[in-house]
Amino acid sequence: MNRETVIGRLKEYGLGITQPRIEILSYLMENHVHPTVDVIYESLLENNPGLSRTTVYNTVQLLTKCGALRTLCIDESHVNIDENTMPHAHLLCRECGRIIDLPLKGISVEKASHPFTMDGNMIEEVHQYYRGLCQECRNKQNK
Amino acid sequence: MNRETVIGRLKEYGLGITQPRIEILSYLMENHVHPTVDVIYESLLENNPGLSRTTVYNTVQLLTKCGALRTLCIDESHVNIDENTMPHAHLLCRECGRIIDLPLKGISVEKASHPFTMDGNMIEEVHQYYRGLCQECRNKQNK
DNA sequence: AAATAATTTGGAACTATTACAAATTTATAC
DNA sequence: GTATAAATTTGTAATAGTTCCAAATTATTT
Ligand SMILES: [Mn+2]
Ligand SMILES: [Mn+2]
Ligand SMILES: [Zn+2]
Ligand SMILES: [Zn+2]
Repeated sequence: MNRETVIGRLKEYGLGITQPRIEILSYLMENHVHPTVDVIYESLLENNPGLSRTTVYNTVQLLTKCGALRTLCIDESHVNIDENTMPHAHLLCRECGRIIDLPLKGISVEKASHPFTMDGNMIEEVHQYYRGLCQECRNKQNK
Repeated sequence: MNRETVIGRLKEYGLGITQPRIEILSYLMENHVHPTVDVIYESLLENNPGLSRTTVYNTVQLLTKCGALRTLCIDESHVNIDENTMPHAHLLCRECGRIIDLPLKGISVEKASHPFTMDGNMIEEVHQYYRGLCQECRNKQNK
């Protein structure tokens, strides 16, 4: 991912420009795979010896807080990071473990993008996820 | 909750009848509050000295596996237990921390109750949750 | 009641995440 | 560009939810 693009993104959110932040955001913008913090850390470690796991945690938290990322709560053992902040649904495949993007159901993307009221409650975040078997794994099993 | 009813429920699922299981399931059938394992444990401890936290974990896992309970993944720091196995949505209020039941959106309860296919994927569990402010907390804030 | 099987217990282990103080890097002022 | 101040990173320790496991207990079968 273009270094200038990533720096621009950090500036958009009024964040300081640092090497670890560039690396982490860069990774997320290139790899759309809902990685865990540890996956990000291990992946970056090769080219960034000395990177701290804590920095990845801090940075992910920072980027989430300012709305540049979303954290997914699907697998109870850990959080997954999503760089796509447009509202959408997810499928966690019990076979391959992947988290696959799916369209939102029953609510428009526009509506889900901003707070709205529902039965007197103020809804600020919409999350939809499924568990099951992804198409690929289904095909493999039926072979 | 009637002891016989609870024992009946355990038998339905082909599970052994034991004191801890009766206590735990009983608690869940009376208190519809999406408790954490720790809340269940602490609540039961008063009248059940010697109860082990591990037993609560084991029992919740067992009951979930056989479909008598659902575990919710909304708050990333812990799991919440839901005794209501009918598919429905949830709101986690950022103010009071409660998890409130809401109707499912965009998919019927009947359809969500059994596996179905969607874009070639096999969907086995449907989860919908929101984060925001519950009605009560909104009213308090506007006072 | 004895034997067997299932369950519970409690303490240790595991693991994702957070806290924190010292070291380093980045931004600002000159 | 250098000095200074501010922000960030690092590494280690602490925290907390959950799982593991072997010994003890309880439930079931004979
Ligand atoms: Mn996604
Ligand atoms: Mn519920
Ligand atoms: Zn799969
Ligand atoms: Zn509330």
